[in-house]
Amino acid sequence: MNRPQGRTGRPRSAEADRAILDATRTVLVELGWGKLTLGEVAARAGVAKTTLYRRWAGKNELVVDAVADLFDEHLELPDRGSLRADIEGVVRQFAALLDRPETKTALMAVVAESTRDEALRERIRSAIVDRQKNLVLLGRARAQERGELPYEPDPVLAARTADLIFDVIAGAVVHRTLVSAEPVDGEWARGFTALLVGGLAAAAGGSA
Amino acid sequence: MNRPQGRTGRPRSAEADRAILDATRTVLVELGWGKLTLGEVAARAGVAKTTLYRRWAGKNELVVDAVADLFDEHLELPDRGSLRADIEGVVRQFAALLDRPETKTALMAVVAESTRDEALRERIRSAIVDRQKNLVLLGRARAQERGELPYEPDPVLAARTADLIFDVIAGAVVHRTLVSAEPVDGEWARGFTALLVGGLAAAAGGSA
DNA sequence: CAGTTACGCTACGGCTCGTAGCGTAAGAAG
DNA sequence: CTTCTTACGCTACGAGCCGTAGCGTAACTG
Repeated sequence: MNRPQGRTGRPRSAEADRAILDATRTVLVELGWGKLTLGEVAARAGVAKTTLYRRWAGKNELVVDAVADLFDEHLELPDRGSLRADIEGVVRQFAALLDRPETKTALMAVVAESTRDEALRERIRSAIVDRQKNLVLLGRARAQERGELPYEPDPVLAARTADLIFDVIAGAVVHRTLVSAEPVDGEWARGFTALLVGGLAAAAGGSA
Repeated sequence: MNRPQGRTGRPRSAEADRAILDATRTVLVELGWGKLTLGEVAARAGVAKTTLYRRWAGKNELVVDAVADLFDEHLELPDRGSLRADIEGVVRQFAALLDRPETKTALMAVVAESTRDEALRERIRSAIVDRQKNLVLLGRARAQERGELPYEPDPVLAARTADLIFDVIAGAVVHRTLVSAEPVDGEWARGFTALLVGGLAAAAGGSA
């Protein structure tokens, strides 16, 4: 979508895009969400403030894109051999991401704003949330191939369960990190994973 | 603490306190966190802006107190007869609280700010989080009396488990409501509770 | 009564916002 | 190369909010 066919005129500078998003992350680290201003970001990026407004509607959208880059780079799900190991791995990975000052200060802020902005919520979903959810789907598919989890024939029920697991994992890690403000160390990750895997096993055994 | 013994001079108006906190909640509903200004709150409360600044350091502290009142009024844990019913009850109750526009727009915002403000985090903890966590402790104590959960002799381990359960419950509900933006209906509450109770049972059985 | 503290009101400098206007720069089409 | 179109940098602006200071008045205490 960077190449609208009939596009004429001077193209947008991709370098400016990078500089702006980099500057946004830097300012997030140094000043935090609350004191981040578009003027400051523009100055750091070596770009005119108007250029910034031509590409993003405001602070929210800019920060979502800046943070989404981090999720792109640092979320993956290598096969660790078992459901338990896969869950524990993604928990640690997500926790490490949330531990960065850029994401810690920004993620909750844009989510809060999104409760009153449908377009922003959709942007967050497609840029961040859906990528996380895909890890859950991938993890489940692997567990099913290994025989650790049963196949769910009903697609609606399967989707509901995946959503539930996603909310539990992401929610617990976020709450632990941002609200309780305690570290997700190895002990917590193991305990949480044990709880979740135990619940999944109970559900699989109980309903079968 | 409203009656410092040697206190002299004109006392602070309790009515003004109420009016300000009420106005804060009203503005949160109508304008949301982002557009809430202290000037607007003062005007609605029929109070001078300076009066507001004499009592609260800023927007964050004010909103925490305004929201904390709601938690005080709407969080309780009647004995529903079983661990499962108690958990499902608290999940529904917390979800209903998060579904209010005042809390939905404000809670995540102040949590986001608290990542860079230790005093604010402490205020949130004592005014909101600890009250929630007490419900977890109460629910566990009841379940132990009923024989549904084993007594944990090690107090450190017991505290860790309670923290874990708290983060899982609160985190999942928050994530479901604010990030996934899906309702916590009866079906979700049942599914989540089943997952959690199953995990607890597995942990109790596995370690015993 | 005097002493002390809270209140309402006004006013202010400072900062950020988001936009408009203008001249210039960079590709695309002829 | 010329013309067209769009992006860019820069400046300037009104608007809004912030947080504080100053002052006179109100309320309660000893």
